[in-house]
Amino acid sequence: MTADQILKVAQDHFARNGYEGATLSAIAKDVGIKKPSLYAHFSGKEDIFLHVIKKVFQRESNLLKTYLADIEKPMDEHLHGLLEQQQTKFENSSEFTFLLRMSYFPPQSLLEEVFDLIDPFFASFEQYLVTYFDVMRQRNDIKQTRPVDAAAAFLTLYDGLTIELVYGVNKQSFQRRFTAAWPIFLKGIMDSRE
Amino acid sequence: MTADQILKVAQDHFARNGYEGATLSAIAKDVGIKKPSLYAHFSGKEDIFLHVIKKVFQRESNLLKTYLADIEKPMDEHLHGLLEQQQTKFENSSEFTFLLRMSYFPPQSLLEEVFDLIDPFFASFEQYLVTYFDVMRQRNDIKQTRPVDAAAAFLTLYDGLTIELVYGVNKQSFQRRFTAAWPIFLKGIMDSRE
DNA sequence: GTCTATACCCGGATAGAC
DNA sequence: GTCTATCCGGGTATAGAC
Repeated sequence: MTADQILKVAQDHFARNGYEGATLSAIAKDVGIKKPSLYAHFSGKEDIFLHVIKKVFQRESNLLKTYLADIEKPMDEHLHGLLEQQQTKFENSSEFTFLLRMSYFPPQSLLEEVFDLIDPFFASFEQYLVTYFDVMRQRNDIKQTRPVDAAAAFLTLYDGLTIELVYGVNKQSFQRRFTAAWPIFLKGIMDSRE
Repeated sequence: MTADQILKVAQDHFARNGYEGATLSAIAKDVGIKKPSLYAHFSGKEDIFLHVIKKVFQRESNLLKTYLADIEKPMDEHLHGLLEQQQTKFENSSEFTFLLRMSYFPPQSLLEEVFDLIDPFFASFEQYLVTYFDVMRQRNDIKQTRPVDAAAAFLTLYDGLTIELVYGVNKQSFQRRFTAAWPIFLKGIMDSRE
């Protein structure tokens, strides 16, 4: 189907050149059609973009859900792994690069729409985390910290590290922050009382 | 001087409409000249934007420097205040809103250039923090955590909270994360050992 | 219903007269 | 330094062939 082909090619262009940098002419050319033909399948550039980013968010949300459903591994290791894999994915998956780039540098003409996607995404993420920390608390891996607070704090750490991934000049900058912040977070979560 | 007037008007337009949303015609009109006359003062839209953002970063950097030079107040209170004022500034200062908006959603055509401004900004910020934590350690407000790690962790918290400010759906979302993450950070920084 | 051709609009940029 | 006139290139819209 041509529509799928368009989305695939478009995702690639958006990932490499950003929203504004991607031109409909170039996308059409790669698909093997002319620019106006795109309008037979989508109502315009925004429409194409929103279709692409929607799918990508959906896939990422599922990945997180699956990851956090695993409660076998020790909490420390498991959460550490979640943050660590951010870097791996950032370096190896162009889809993930696209996701981050469009999350943190969304096209300004589509701020509202992108927010409407990000909002439920993080809401689910937080929900998975609360559920996860609930189990961890029952298991006594955390004691005093409430699951909702642990989740909120973890998300803050997650955001802070991820933004460094996108902004960081070199790969070491993420590692430096991760190495510094992780033990502090862990220590804080294990016995902070309010 | 006309050039200064242009920058002033432009900052306003960028803050309200974003980079792409701001048009040279509108800026020129507000200044009281015609569009091509702008080119007598600046080489183009990018040039205008970069002049504006440069000044804004410079001012913000100075504010941070001054704030962190004060070592009289208790560390806890002082750092808490630094994070807290992010929200206040975000709500009340259009210049700060501009700063955050352009830091976290920079024009995609200018990613490189904006990065080149942000990089030294955060480098200085980190340096002020290291110096600050050095004093705090001598004063025994922190014990085991190395100043460089405390600084990196604080910056991660700072970023994680700030991004929530920009993205957060409502004002409560920042407060929720702040309330959850702050005691965890504080506890972690006060007695984490490596 | 999918494509091509073509025209329109608008924003950034440039040339050249004054 | 400011203007008028003009160019260029991107997204958008429509007419019409097949």
